[in-house]
Amino acid sequence: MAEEKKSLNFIEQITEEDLASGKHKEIHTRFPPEPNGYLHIGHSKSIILNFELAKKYNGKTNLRFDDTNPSKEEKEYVESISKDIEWLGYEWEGNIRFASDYFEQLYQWAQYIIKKGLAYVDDQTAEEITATRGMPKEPGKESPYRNRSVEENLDLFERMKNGEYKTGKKVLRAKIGMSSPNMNMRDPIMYRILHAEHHRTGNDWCIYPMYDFTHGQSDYLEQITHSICTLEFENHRPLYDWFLDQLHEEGKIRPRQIEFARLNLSFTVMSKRKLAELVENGTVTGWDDPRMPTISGLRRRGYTPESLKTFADKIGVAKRNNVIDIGLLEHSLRDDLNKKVNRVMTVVDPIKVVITNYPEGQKEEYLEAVNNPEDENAGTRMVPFSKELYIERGDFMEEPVKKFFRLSPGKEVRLRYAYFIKCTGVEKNASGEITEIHCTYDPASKGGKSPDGRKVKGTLHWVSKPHAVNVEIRQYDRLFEDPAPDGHKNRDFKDYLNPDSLSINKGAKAEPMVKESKEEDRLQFERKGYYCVDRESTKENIIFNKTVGLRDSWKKKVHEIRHRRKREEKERQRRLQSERAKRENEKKNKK
RNA sequence: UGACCGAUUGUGUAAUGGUAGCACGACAGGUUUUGAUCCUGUUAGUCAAGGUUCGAAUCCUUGUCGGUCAGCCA
Repeated sequence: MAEEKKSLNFIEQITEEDLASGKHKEIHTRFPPEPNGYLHIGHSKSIILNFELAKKYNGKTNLRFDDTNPSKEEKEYVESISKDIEWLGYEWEGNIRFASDYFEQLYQWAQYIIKKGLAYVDDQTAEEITATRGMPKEPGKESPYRNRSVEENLDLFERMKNGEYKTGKKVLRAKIGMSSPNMNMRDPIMYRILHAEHHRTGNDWCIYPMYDFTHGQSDYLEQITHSICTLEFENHRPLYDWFLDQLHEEGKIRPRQIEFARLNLSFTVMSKRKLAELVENGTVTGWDDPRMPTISGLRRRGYTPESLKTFADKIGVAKRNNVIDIGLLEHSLRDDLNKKVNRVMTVVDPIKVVITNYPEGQKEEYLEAVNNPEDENAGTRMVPFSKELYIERGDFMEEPVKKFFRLSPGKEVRLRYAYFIKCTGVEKNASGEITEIHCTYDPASKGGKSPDGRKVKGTLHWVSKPHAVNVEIRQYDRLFEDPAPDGHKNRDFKDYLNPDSLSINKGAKAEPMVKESKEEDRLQFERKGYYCVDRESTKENIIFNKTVGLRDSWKKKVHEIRHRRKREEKERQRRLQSERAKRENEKKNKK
C-alpha cells in the first residue's frame, strides 16, 4: 500500500529538523493541565497533539499536573483528567508527575538565582506592585526593595518559607528590569506567600512558585524536548528562556516552548469559567451533561475517541486564530460510527399501522435484517413482524407535498426487510387527529424485494407493536443558537442559549434486541441517527442519548420548500397591496 | 501612540521563490431495501499598495485588520 503523503504541520517540521540535525535523539513531550476543572474538547486537541507527535517520532509523553496554586486545585480533578486521557487511549510515560514534586528543587533554584544577584524579596503590597509595573507603553518604577543585599534576600526568603510572614506580605521577584516592552519581563514574581493547604503537600509549604518559575523548570527536570502550549503564552516565552538561561547545565536537554492556536468551536463556549456557570446555574445537569463540550460530556453523548482523533487531524495545527465549524466534528463522528455501529429499527415518534389483509392470528413471523451494511462481519438478526406495527409519524402525510415519497393514501412503500404496503385509509379521533393508518400488504414482497420488478421510492423503518420495547430517548440540540455566543460585545453568552437544547421522548418503540444493550453501547436507529445507552438507563427504563443525527437532505428540502412558500406568500401580499394602492391612486386622479 | 504573534475559497488547512491543492460545507448528477453510506462533477481564495525577481501566497517596505500582554491565576 502506498503511503499517502501528508504535509507536516509546523510542529512536526520543527521536530523533524531537530531529529535530523541531531539536536535531539528522541523527542519528549508533555501534557500539563492544572487540576482545577474538567477537560474539554480544546484540551483534547492539545492531548492528541502531544501524544501523537511523540508516537509518530517514537518519543515519549508525560502527564504532569501543574499544581502550584493550592487554593484552586483538587484531587477530584486529577482523577477525572487522568480518566479522560485514558479514555482517549493514551498512556503517559512513567508515573503521573506533579509540579509539586519539584517544590524543593525549585526552592533551591530560587536561592541560587538570589545568590547570582538576580532575585530579590519585595515588601510592597500587591497594589503597589501593580501600580509600579507601568503600562505597556510606559516603563514601570523600580521597587524600593530592589537593591537589597544577597545575604538579606537569602535570609528574608528563608523566613518567607518558614512562615514568618502572613499571606501576601512579601514576594520573591526576578531582577530583570522595569522597562521591558514585554510586561511579563518587568521583575516578574517568582514566589508568593500562601498559607493554604495543598492537595498533595498539605501544609509543608507556605510559599508557592508562580507558573513562570515552575513550568520551564519542570520541563527541564523531565527533560522535555518540545514544550507545546497555546498562543497566549507567547509573551511568556522570553521569561521561560530567561529562567533556563540561569539554570541550564551543559549536556542537558534544553526544552523549547512552541505555541499553537487553541481550538474554538462554533455554537459553543470553551472557557472553564463559562462552562462552570452553566453547571452551577443548572442550565445543564453537570459537567458530563451530553450537551457540554467537555470530554466527559462528549463521552456520555456517544462520541468515540477515534472520532476526536480524526477531528484533531482534520483541523490541523497552526498559529492563526480559528473558529471551527461544529459540522466538521459531527462529520468526523458520523464517519467513524457509520463503519462501526450496528443498525436497529426504532420508531422515535410512533403512529399505529394496521395491515388489514394480514391474516388474523397469524403465527409470529421473523424477518432477516442486516446489522451493518458497512461491515460484513456484523452479520444479521431476526426481526419480528405482525399485523399491527408502528411507523414514524413523519413518514405519513395525508396530503403529501411534492417529492414526498413516503406513505400517503393510495401510495405503496417498502417496510425495510419486510413487505411492500399500500395505504388504504386512516382513522381519526374526534379532533381530527390520525390515530391509525390502514394498509394492505403484498405477501409476495417478503423481505422487501419487489416480486414483479415494480419499484417503490420509499423505504420505511418500523417496529412490530406486540414486540415493541418502550425506550426513552434524550435528544440534544446545540446548546447555543448563535455561532459565537461569547463573541458579542455588551451581551452575555447566556443570552444565546438554545431553549430547546434538550427534548425528552419517553414513548419511542424499539425492536426487541435493544433490551440487550448496556451502558455506552452505540446503535444506529435506521434513518434517524446514532444513539447510545445513557448511564442512567435501567432494565425497566432503557434510555438512549441521541449522539448525532444522520445527514438528512429531505429535511433540508422541506425547510427550503417552507421558506420558499413563505417568501412567495410575502411577495403575493406585496403585489396585492401595490395593486390596491395603484387602483386607489387612479380613482383619485379620475376625481 | 508599546512589544510579540497572525492574515490563503463560507470554515479549517497545505503549497517553505516555480501549475494555489486537500478536507468540511454548498450545489448538480449517479448508485442504493437507510432521502444514510458510496461515487462523479461544479462552486469559490492568496488583506491592501508598492518593491526585489525571468517568476512572489512565499522575500522586503508601508499600511489595514485581528489576537495576546498591565493576577501575588495557569
